[in-house]
Amino acid sequence: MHQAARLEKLKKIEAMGIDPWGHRFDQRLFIDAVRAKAPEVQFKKQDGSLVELPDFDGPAQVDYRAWKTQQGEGEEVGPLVRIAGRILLMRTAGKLVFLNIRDLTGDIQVMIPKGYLPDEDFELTKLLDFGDLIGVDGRLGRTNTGELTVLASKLHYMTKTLEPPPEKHAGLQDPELRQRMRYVDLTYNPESLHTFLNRTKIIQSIRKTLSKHAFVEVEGPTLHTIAGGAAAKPFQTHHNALDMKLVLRIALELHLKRLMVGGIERVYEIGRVYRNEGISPKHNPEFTMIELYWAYADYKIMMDLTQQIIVEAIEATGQGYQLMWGDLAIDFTPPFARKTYSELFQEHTGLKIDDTEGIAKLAKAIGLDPQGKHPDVVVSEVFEEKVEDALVGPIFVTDYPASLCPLTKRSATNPNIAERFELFIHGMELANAYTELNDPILQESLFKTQLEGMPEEDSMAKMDSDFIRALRYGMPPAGGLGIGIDRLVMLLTNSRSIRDVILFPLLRHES
RNA sequence: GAGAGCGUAGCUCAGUCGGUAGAGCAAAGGACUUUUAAUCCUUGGGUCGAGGGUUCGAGCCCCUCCGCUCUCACCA
Repeated sequence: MHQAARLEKLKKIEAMGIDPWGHRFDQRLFIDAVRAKAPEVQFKKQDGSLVELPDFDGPAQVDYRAWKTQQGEGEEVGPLVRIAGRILLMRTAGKLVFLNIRDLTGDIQVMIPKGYLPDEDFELTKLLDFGDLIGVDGRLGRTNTGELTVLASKLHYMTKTLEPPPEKHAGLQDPELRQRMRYVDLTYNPESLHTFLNRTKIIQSIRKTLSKHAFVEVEGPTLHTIAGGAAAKPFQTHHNALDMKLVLRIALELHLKRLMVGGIERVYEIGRVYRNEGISPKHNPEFTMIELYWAYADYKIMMDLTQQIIVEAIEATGQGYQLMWGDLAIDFTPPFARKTYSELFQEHTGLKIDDTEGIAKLAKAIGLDPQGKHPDVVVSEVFEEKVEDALVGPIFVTDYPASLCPLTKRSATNPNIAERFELFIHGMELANAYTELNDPILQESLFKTQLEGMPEEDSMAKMDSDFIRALRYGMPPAGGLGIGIDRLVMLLTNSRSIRDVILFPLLRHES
């Protein structure tokens, strides 16, 4: 079938004494660097004088053939270049072959005229397939239509492809195939490559922002004995030699705080966390978080920092502050709005946050069951239902009910309020930050006190006695922040699914 | 977990009322020395997701299952 024809060509290439799997290829230029040499392509008149070519990228249509005729006798000259890449398109016009080659940085046309290069190389063009990797030596020039083109003087076979590429206009469309065969997606859907390159730029930008504030990047353990720092079901595993039950981490928090005790006063980790829960357009079982801790700061400084991280990340992608996310608009122009939890609660429900009876009534009315639950849990459920989805953002929601936040310092002026914010954009929680609780005695008692109406696995209050011991050695007062990197990338790359920003999202076994 | 939609050639997709399985791209053969999604001529290519049922006859109708997508639920 389709593979058989390619195998046949592979054998013919080998029979010509050419290695179809290529070799080291020195002095090769990226295609964008070759394109940058375009001004070096000039017209050399018979008297030896050089004339600049007309502006093909300008607004005016240029008839290059007519232009050359006007110049009289002479020839086009251009630099010698060496490129390598994948064959995207191929057009043969008898003794003239055109290829379009793509590498990481872009596309360029190659022209292969019979007689301009060794006959053996021209014969080789008959054995080329879409998708093959090829190296080309040639002179940079322009075709009659003015298109920048490498005139091949030598071909180098780099790699035969044994599978055909997807449809050449539409690319690979099937979302499952795009994720399962990301290698094909990246090659043939340029916007997919663009998204993942932007993901890298965003993460690099975050590191740059934090280094300006003297942060130290570390790597914590991913194998934990206690899944602390968040409320989520962990993946379970086992260490054979130690015969020890282990879980994959669900958060970065507790080890970073230990490092704060250890004197790394501004510390962060960008790392993978694992949660054994549902899969959705906003949830993948493994995803990337950044958590950072800043000694002698508080959650208000974290708000400023969050805003700076996001604004600089947007700039790193070369975009403005007005972004589209699907058909939703987001205005990232700083400063982002800041409102307290109770303000927003009252705004969207018409009820004061301490109106326990009224809130219970409302909870029942919208199908929630307040029976036997701590009033703050009911408030939280109503907030999620009535407020979160209505938040367009970006907006910092600040000052959460203290009982919901066992790792957070209480407000000095109101012990029922925790110094915490979350950043929301179109109902999606993007960042979460606290003034960190550093009182080991209070921390221990909060771990011990389970909130009523909440099963243990839903609570982040899991006893971690080594963590308590660390706090007893003294963690400085600090602000801490967590950002879901994948969700940030979604928002900044106009991706509606988390699977569009994770290179290899979890998929079922292929049947 | 619930609901809706989808699954047809390597890829992208049509397929009317239940009546011989279609197109474009890709592949194979041929023509062409300035093409641009090149063009032109010719040829090959199908377990219509799987299984069962209704029917003289099923890609199409019914049932079960599998997979994907979306919405909801779950999910700091």
